[in-house]
Amino acid sequence: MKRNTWQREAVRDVLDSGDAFVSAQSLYSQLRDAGHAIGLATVYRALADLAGGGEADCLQSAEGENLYRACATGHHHHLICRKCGTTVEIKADAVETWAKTVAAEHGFTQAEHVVDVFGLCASCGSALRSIPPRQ
Amino acid sequence: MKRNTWQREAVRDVLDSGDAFVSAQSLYSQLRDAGHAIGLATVYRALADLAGGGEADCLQSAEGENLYRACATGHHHHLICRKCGTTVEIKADAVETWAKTVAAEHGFTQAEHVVDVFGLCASCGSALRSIPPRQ
DNA sequence: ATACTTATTGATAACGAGTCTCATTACGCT
DNA sequence: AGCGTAATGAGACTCGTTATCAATAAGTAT
Repeated sequence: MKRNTWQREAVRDVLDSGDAFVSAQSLYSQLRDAGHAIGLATVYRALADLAGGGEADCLQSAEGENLYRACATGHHHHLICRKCGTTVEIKADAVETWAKTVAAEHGFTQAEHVVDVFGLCASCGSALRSIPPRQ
Repeated sequence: MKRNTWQREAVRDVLDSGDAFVSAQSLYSQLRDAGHAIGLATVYRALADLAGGGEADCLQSAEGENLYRACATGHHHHLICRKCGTTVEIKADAVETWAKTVAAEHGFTQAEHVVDVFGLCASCGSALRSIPPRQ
């Protein structure tokens, strides 16, 4: 039987309180700093449960860290600020059908897809107006 | 000054000889098994160089491992078999413009995007015909 | 061909994210 | 309140990757 503990609630609360992707480690630090004596393993377990239950989205940062974010709605994609992590959910039916089509054209079945757009959000972008884009 | 060593060549050769994404670790094993006394660190360095120089593509597996694959052409995406790793390169101008548009609509600048499609290739798919799809 | 400079190598230590273990705790039911 | 057991948490552990640094060898000059 699934039980409700204050630890799970705490993790859920942190996720719900922000619209940016957070790593398990940083979420753990936040809770610790806030005075909650939660364990790291518990944070990982809670996040995995939330992601598995569809209450959170999970994506990998460029550094290979798993990042989580609250989300109740169905399948969608993300537009993520690579500076502050702020995220906008995107519905893109065109991309869904494109992915399915392109897979079928090459004989692939059971297609899933990873589609995320990274950039600088309006505020982070304007803060860097004088600095030339990297690369 | 950049120097040419047999180690770098060996790594490049392995990449060029296959059309599937490979991990640094497995590439290292392959070379070792083939009798080349190469060091693991060197493999990582060579792969990072190739990826940085545009000679290889890099993506992260679901387990967080970095996978590499030879590629000379410009920007493109991948259709990857999640069983055998076989990969097809995809050009998708529609997705490029979509990503740029969606970013602009939300005030995002310097947009990059991650677009990959995973599935089962024709041969892996037919091998599993009797087994129901997972999930 | 020989000497020399320094980029590259490689064994190994270090690091970091994430998982596993297992004794302890505490949720939810009766 | 009492009980069964899911959940917790400290720490050991795994594993991919990076850093260290002395030894090696590629490319150039002599």
